[in-house]
Amino acid sequence: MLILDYRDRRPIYEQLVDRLKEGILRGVWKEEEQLPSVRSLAIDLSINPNTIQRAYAELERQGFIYSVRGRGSFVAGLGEIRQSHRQELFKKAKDLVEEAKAAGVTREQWEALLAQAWAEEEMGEQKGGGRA
Amino acid sequence: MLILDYRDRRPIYEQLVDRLKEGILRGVWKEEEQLPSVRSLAIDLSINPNTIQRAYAELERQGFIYSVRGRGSFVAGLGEIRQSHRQELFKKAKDLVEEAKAAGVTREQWEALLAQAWAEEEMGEQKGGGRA
Amino acid sequence: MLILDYRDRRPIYEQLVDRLKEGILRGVWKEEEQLPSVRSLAIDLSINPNTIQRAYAELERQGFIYSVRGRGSFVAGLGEIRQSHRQELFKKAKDLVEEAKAAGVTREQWEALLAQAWAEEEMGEQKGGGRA
Amino acid sequence: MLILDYRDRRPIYEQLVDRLKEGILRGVWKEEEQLPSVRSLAIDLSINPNTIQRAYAELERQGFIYSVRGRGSFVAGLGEIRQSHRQELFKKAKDLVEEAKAAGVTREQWEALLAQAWAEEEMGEQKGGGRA
DNA sequence: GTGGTCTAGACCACG
DNA sequence: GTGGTCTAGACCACC
Repeated sequence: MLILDYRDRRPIYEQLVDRLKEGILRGVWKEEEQLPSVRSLAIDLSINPNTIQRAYAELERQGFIYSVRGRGSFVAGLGEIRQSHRQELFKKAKDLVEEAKAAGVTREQWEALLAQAWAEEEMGEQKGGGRA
Repeated sequence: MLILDYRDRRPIYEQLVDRLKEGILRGVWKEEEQLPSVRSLAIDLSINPNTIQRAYAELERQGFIYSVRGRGSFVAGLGEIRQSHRQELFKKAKDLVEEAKAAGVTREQWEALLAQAWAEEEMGEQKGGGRA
Repeated sequence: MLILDYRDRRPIYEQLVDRLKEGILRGVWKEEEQLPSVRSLAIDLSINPNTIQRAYAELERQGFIYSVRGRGSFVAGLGEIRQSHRQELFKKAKDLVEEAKAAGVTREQWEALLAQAWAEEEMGEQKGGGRA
Repeated sequence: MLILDYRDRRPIYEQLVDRLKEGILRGVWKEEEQLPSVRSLAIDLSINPNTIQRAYAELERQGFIYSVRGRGSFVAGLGEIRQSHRQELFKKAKDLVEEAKAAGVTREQWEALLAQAWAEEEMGEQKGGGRA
């Protein structure tokens, strides 16, 4: 399920965080469900357990999961997760709007741009499926 | 004018590139105007000339400025700059759309989000004027 | 394998970029193969690691290689490389045509010139094999 | 007649050399004709006389002109100039052929490429005239 | 170990 | 004076 791209410039643990967040938001792992253990996942992906550990720690910091010593890691409450993630997206959107305005983009141009971006994403999905 | 954030994880030269791009797009430096010299800016910001050099080199590569050995660095033609910058914005918008979709955001929710982002930006501008 | 010419006016990092591109296009390094590390190559060529770093960064920008922090630098997909390189060649050819025209060379003379250049290259190859 | 491009990355004196060579090869200055003096040309182009001096010195080194102390600079014999320039072009063409072969370009592809380059140059001339 | 960033200080080419 | 390159050596993040 979890695919890593070694050609991606971002560190492995960060890719892992993103994939797991995506999975949780999409419901691949349900609320309160136990995630694979650090060791087993490390073997599965044949990467260093430290890297998994780091990803889990980051997810816990962001409130997506919680870990219980000696028992494992579990998906946190989906309601709160969703909400906090929307806020994150919203912040990014605002940053982008800010940048666009600074560049002199009008509201009309901006909406046209986004409509096109959404449409192209749609097509990309039909072609390739997931991301590169 | 140029403020650097040393607590920011991003490299200094990258922050510098962004600030200068922003300034150019906002018209702080006019077309064909000479930018501060590598050395003087280095002293001004009390950072190494190499770091400025790197930022200027990147800006030149992206077509925002051009540098002439022995004469200085100058702002390039704004028309071309604007166009290439639009493409960059478009790419960022697509990435954000991708992330939103991965998080299960519907098209309606997405548009509501963006409309709100644009509106809040509008208000922020009326209140505070510029930004840091 | 990699020979640098210190009497050449071009910067070392640029020579390095060219040699490495040539090597990749000739298949000296295969697709996805790991290149020598920044540090080891620096020692090998007895030049500063920064200079290697710069060459690798440029190669990455041009899509010939990709580098992963903590893992190393690797040759990118040859298909894409070949295509972008063709475009580069085309640009150079156009520049040469422009120069020839400025010098009053006619189309017939130009084609004769090129035919001869190709033929001589052919012979050089049969004689000497590779090049420096 | 002599137009300099301050946005060009190449040094002024080098641009000057190229423009003068082009002019001589095109017959703008005839064989044995006297070129403008260093001082007058410097004033004309409002650049440093040193720069003109340097360009003339380079042209003399390449055999395009000869200078007589106290009298001025004169265009050399066109026959020899033309021949040496063809050889220079030929060398560049060979280098390009070499690079193309290294990249796996076949003779057919090569000829198609050059035909296209010539054609595009033709069109460019009709549109814009000189160079950027 | 790997790549990436930064500093300090030097030298060069150009005008 | 300007930008551009290179070296030496340091520190960081990542694995």
